[in-house]
Amino acid sequence: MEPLELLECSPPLMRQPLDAEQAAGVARVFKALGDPVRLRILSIVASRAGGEVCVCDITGAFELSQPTISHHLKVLKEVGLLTSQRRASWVYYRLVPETLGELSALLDVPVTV
Amino acid sequence: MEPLELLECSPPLMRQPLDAEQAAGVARVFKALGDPVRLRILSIVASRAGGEVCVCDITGAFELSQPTISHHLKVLKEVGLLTSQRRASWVYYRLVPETLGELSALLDVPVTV
DNA sequence: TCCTGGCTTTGATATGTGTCAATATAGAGA
DNA sequence: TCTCTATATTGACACATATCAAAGCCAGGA
Repeated sequence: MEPLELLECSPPLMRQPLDAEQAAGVARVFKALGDPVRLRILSIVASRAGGEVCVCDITGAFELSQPTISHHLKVLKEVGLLTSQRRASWVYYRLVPETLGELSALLDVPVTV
Repeated sequence: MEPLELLECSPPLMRQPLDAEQAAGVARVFKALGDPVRLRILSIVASRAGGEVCVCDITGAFELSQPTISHHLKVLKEVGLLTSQRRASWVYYRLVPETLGELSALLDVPVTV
């Protein structure tokens, strides 16, 4: 599964209707965000000072099995929201702010139409 | 199902980890966005000049049954992304820009950490 | 080389969801 | 009242997914 090709130059939703292909790409990422556990994982990584969290830090924050957390991390990684890096015995996860930024821009609709 | 209580004053993801309740509320909306058909419906409504679309306009844009479109509209309405209004025989849907704005703010993470 | 700890993958299962056909409802007009 | 058109709801089904237990993999240390 490829690391995701979002919209080249994120046109906000208002510009013009998304075609099927664009919608499919964006929907993958939103679907990944559509789970409470994954949202919390993402916010844990995002709010961590160093920008980096090891899996054990995340596992400790939930009452879920470690394989379940691993599964969610994989989903977030596959859609390009996180990256991972192994150092010694530990695996560290980081945000991909560009992906979040594109989604944010996509949803950035002026309140006063 | 209530029309959604998003975060009172949307703290971006970076500020601090979301608690379980916050995450559940936000995840509902992202889950609604996590379907290609719903994303396209939303972009059709958003990009329409008058800001208003009747169901027949949407149905015509897809090769899906009318009940399926109706189902997706209901989902988008339940999470507070759309509102509807009946006039004569037709039902018109509109964006709720505030909801989109909150999500956008939530994902608005600075690219340079 | 063998253990041990950290993480991932696999397999199984229960629950959720996107879709359609059929049916229901609501309003307009005859 | 009856009919017709536009939309919503219901029921059923195939497929996706969140979760766990068990097994596998990888790196360090003894």
